[in-house]
Amino acid sequence: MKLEKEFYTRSDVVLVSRELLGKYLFTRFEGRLTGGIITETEAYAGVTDRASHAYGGRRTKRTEVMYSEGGTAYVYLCYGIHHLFNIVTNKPDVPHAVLIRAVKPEIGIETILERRKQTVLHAKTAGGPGTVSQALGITTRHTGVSLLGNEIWLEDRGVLVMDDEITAGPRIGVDYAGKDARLPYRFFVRL
DNA sequence: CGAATGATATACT
DNA sequence: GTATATCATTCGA
Repeated sequence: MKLEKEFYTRSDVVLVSRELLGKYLFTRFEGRLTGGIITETEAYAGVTDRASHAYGGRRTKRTEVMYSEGGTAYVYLCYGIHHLFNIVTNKPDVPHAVLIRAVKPEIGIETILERRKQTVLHAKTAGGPGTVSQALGITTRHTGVSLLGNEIWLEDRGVLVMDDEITAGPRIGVDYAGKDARLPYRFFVRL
């Protein structure tokens, strides 16, 4: 079943981040359905988190969408090449978000491989935040899209992830964030 | 290991 | 308005 607004609007972004493991992420663009199981996430705790774009309450045209209500997509371009897909959580004006770092493709494999310019599925097909977006066809055009609509959404298909299957650790690529870089806000599960 | 690549934020004129 | 530094990364050698 599709995840409802109440899943996203809860106040603990770290908890939401952890619970996203094992959920399915789907996109449907131009009639092509693609999706897979989320296997890796990172939490970005808004104003108190130096690694977040919204640290200290910074509010710009780009980060504006992070101040939306939970259940909104935040997509932005990183390193000039990669589209990174995030899920906004919490209430309006609280700029929390979860970065989807890795997905295991399951639905629409052919479309995914075509987008990734690959012929066979391998570990790197959607094994990083940039490749996840590319595999599912997400670009910065989709920033601000509601996850309750029919373009991008999440589903719980009853996959149960045990606590002891989850590994928490420091986030990737945020060395500039000082001590916040070492917070255990990254979660992943081996499947 | 290192180059690629462009939007964005910030600091200027 | 223009300039420049900076990135929540990936891929190929």
